[in-house]
Parts: sequence; structure tokens; C-alpha cells
Amino acid sequence: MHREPPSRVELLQGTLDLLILRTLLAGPTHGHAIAKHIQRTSEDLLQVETGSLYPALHRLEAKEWIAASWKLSDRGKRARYYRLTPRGRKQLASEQSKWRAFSRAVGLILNPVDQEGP
Amino acid sequence: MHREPPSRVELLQGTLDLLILRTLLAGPTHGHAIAKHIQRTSEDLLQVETGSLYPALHRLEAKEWIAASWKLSDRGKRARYYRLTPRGRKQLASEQSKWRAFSRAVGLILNPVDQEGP
DNA sequence: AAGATTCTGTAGAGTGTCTACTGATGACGG
DNA sequence: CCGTCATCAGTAGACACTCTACAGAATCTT
Repeated sequence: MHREPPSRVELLQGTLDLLILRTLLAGPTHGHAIAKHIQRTSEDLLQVETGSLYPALHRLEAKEWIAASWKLSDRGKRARYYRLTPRGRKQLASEQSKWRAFSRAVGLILNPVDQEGP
Repeated sequence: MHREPPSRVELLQGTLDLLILRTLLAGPTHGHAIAKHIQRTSEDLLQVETGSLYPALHRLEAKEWIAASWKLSDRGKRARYYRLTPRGRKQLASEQSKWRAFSRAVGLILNPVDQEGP
């Protein structure tokens, strides 16, 4: 069935890593909670599918930007808790500034400071 | 081989269409000029490679968001001039608002408003 | 006991950008 | 003239990442 009352937006490729790293800056959590956090914090605009989430987490772990260990979640289920590594913090800073540069650049195209209009 | 003095940023997937459509809003031009315009207007932050540009133009033409015709460029070379179609204008409006929603959503993650009221 | 919820995971399709290459034409200096 | 550079168009294939769709296991609810 189809339902997206808050009309969701698709993730642009490359932004998921940034969102995950930023989420983990607040402290270690498990994958499921990361997805919920992103959805809630973005006011339901963004939704991370599990088919994107888990491969992304494994990718980040392989690059040693995050590290993981099994624990029990609040609700008593086995869950894999991820935390930022020092390299992950650096990566986050880098991706954050890349994002800012990129969105500023797009802004320049969309609203050129040039003359325009009457 | 490393060289990017103005430290370029990679295009996020899905944004090229938006940039092309927005560029054509200022009037018809050819591919080469579109790429130059995007690079210049973004203060050299964005650079569109020809391997991305031309497939994108063909894609947009196939969807009838832009239309093309051969002409002579300012410098006397044969060039394919593209212009926005009415459907292209609608698409531009739609992609523009999607972009705004998305970048706002990312902003919410990066700089949470931090509620938790009373 | 059955079903919903939480939590993790994989396979494969689809999309779109990049690198690297080809090719044609006109302008210009030697 | 001839070579070289700039302009303009294009393709092939690699690569990366998100999505849909599916599966499995444990806990809580009814």
C-alpha cells in the first residue's frame, strides 16, 4: 500500500553516511534507533530503509569510522551498538563541511546573486 | 594525479538535472555553455564532466523536459541548443522544492533544534 | 497460540556520476 | 601550410549507493 502523508524525500546518494555519523555523535546506538532518529529529527521527511541502513553501517565499520559491539537494547533484544571512532569524528567533520559547500553551491545556482528579475 | 586547487565537490546523484533545468531557465544554450555556467556560478565548486553532462541532456530530452536544435555557437561551431519545455518548467519547480525540503531535512539532522520542552 | 514489534540482515535492480576515450571543426602562430 | 589549442559533442564501462522485497529470530501482547 501507499502512504506518505508527510510526502517523503529520497536520500541523495552519499548523504546517508553523514546522517549516520552525525547521529552517533550524540552517543552510541543501534541501527534501528539510528533510522528512527533520522526520521524523527527530520520531521518525517527522511526515511532510511533497512536495505540502505545496514550496508551503510557495515561500510562505515569496514572503514573504521565506527565500531560495534553486541548489547541488549532497552526493550531487551540483542542489538548491535555502534559508536564513533576518532577517525569517524574526523570524517564527520569533513563530510559536514563538504555538505555545507555543496548546498551553498547549489544555492548559488538556484538563486544567483547576479542581477535577475525586474 | 591530484589537482583541485579550489577543492571541488562531487555532485550528489540527482542534482544535475536540477542544475541543468535551472540554467536553461535563463534562456536556451548548448551543453558546453551549461557546464561552464554551472562551474562559474558555483564559484568553481561544482564541475560537470562531459560523461555526466551529455547523458543527462539526452535523458532530459527523452523525458521532454527540454528540447533541442542545432545552431551555430558564438564562436562559429555547430552546437546543440537546448531550451526548457513547459513540462520542463513544471519539473524544475518540483525539483527545486524537493531540493529545499531535502536540504532543510539534512539541516535538521546536522543542527537539531533540540526540543524537550517543559 | 497467534500476531505484532523490534532488530538485523541479504539479493538484486535501478540510477546516475565519474574516468577515459574518440572525433570533428575553427582560430592562430610560426 | 601545418601543428596546436580551444570549442563542442558524444560513448563505454566502472563504480557507488539507495531502493524494493524478502527472510529470520527474539520478545511482548492479546
